[in-house]
Amino acid sequence: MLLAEQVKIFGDDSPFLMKKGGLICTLDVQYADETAYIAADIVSYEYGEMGLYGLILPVTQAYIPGFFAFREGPLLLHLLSQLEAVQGLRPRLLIIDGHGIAHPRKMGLASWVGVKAGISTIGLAKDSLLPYEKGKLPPEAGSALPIRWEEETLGYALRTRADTKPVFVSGGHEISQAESLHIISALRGKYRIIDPMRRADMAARKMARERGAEDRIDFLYTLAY
DNA sequence: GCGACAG
DNA sequence: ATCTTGTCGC
Repeated sequence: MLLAEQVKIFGDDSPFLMKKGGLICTLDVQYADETAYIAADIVSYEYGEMGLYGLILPVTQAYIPGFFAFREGPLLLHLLSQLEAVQGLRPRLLIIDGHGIAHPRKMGLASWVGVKAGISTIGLAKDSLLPYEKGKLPPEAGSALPIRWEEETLGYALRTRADTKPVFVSGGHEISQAESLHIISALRGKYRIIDPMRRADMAARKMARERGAEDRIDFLYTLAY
């Protein structure tokens, strides 16, 4: 079966899967030359920040717009397997820097990783690949506007901060659009980028900045906040 | 064919 | 994503 046919987006009337808790893992990758620096931020609704992990891997695929999943997807799967093998962590939900089904082929990075790993995912991007009605999004923080495509809501433009460009939220796999929007909105903080993604971003940048000859490839680092 | 195009 | 200075605002 085609990968795109395996993507499952729940209806907005389905029960929220995060109601019983579980871990949310937010992922971000930085690239320097042919090396990828991946960071994973773990939080739980009950206890908040649970940990920050890092992994360094060689990059093998070029970036092709629209096919981002082939470059970054395998790297994220690698981190997930290490997270489980080394730390015994199996997140219930992934927040991924890219799109879910708000994608020209309904197959963004978050959907790709969700299907491959068999886990719920949300795509969270800084730019949209699909058109949306910019002028209809109120300037207030928290406002959202559906991104519609052929009679279907594929995601939302979400204003995470007043008078600032929105971010783009879309269900990736095994989650509803409503819950995707609800969770990202609940994680809103002081900045446009939600705190978990900011921590992952900063951690990955720090690894890339402080890289050295003694760096261990494919070793799961435990990072400090 | 031409340009635009998540990270 | 990355290459890069100053500048405005909280």
